[in-house]
Amino acid sequence: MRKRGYSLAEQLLDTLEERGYRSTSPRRAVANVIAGQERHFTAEELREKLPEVGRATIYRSLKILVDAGVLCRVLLEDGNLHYQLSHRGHHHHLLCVECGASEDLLGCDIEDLLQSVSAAHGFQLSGHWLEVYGRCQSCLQTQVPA
Amino acid sequence: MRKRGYSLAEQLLDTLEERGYRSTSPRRAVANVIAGQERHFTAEELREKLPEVGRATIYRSLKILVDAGVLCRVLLEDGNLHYQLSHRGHHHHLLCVECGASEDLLGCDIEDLLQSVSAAHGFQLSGHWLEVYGRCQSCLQTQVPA
DNA sequence: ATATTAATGATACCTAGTCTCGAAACTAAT
DNA sequence: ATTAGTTTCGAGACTAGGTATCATTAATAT
Ligand SMILES: [Mn+2]
Ligand SMILES: [Mn+2]
Ligand SMILES: [Zn+2]
Ligand SMILES: [Zn+2]
Repeated sequence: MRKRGYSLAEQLLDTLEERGYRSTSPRRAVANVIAGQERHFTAEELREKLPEVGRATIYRSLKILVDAGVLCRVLLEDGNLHYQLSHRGHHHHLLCVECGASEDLLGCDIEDLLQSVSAAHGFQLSGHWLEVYGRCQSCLQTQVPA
Repeated sequence: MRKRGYSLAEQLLDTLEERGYRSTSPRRAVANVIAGQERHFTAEELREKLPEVGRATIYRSLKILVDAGVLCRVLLEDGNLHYQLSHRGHHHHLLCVECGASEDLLGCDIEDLLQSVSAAHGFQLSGHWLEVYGRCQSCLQTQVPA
């Protein structure tokens, strides 16, 4: 949908360069594959699409992209770790256990609630991990047509 | 603190027998170690304390105790999976990143909030995973004495 | 062009498990 | 007590997912 000028892959590489990372051909390859990804993906899936890139490089790239905030980790209900393009900032996901769709959960008041619950226990909140599993709208519709 | 009659280890074994598992000496050994555990522990720590029990048996025992609801899994901030004695029912943990203390989070309204947030997105909630990290009361006190 | 530094990838290694399978142990029925 | 049927055991092979090492190569700065 994006015409010329500034592809998503270019954005990813720019983010790395801003952070002082060199622009190398393995990194360009990784950026291109990730930019074309519709859903969340595993390190292994990425590796299959880039057999010419070394394993260590795949994992290193994922790590720096997560650190840069452009990818986020998503823990599926089966325990498998996936990655997906991230909107900057901390957020959570609604994950469909049926079709794998993932919807971002932004600007809700979960953080506030955790803050107050922690305070009630004398805890100073420093972080949290949350994943929410369920069935998405379209899976509900196609599945319960009666 | 428990006098005679019904030790925690015995409770664990009874839970297994109720579920149709035989009472065997490896299981008794596992139950005894777990019953004496003050904090959450890893499979590996359990293994170190039970060098005579086979590795597969350790993992099998942990799995059935989790399934039975008497142990719960706790994901530490560093990604390591620990186990700890569970009060029955779904609940979450406040985990101190300083001293490792873990406090159960029961009867709060997180579930309700998740329910309504999911509904707002057209999701049918089926489950979630939540861990909360911070500093506990006593760590806060000893650390900021000024 | 040269020097400096960062990045790569082959490979070895590691952690946290799971799988297999013959042997041992438990339980129930005689 | 013996037997038969079933469960459980544990040694060891195997796996997934990831990290450490390190000699070689590539990117950038001068
Ligand atoms: Mn996201
Ligand atoms: Mn708990
Ligand atoms: Zn769906
Ligand atoms: Zn603490």
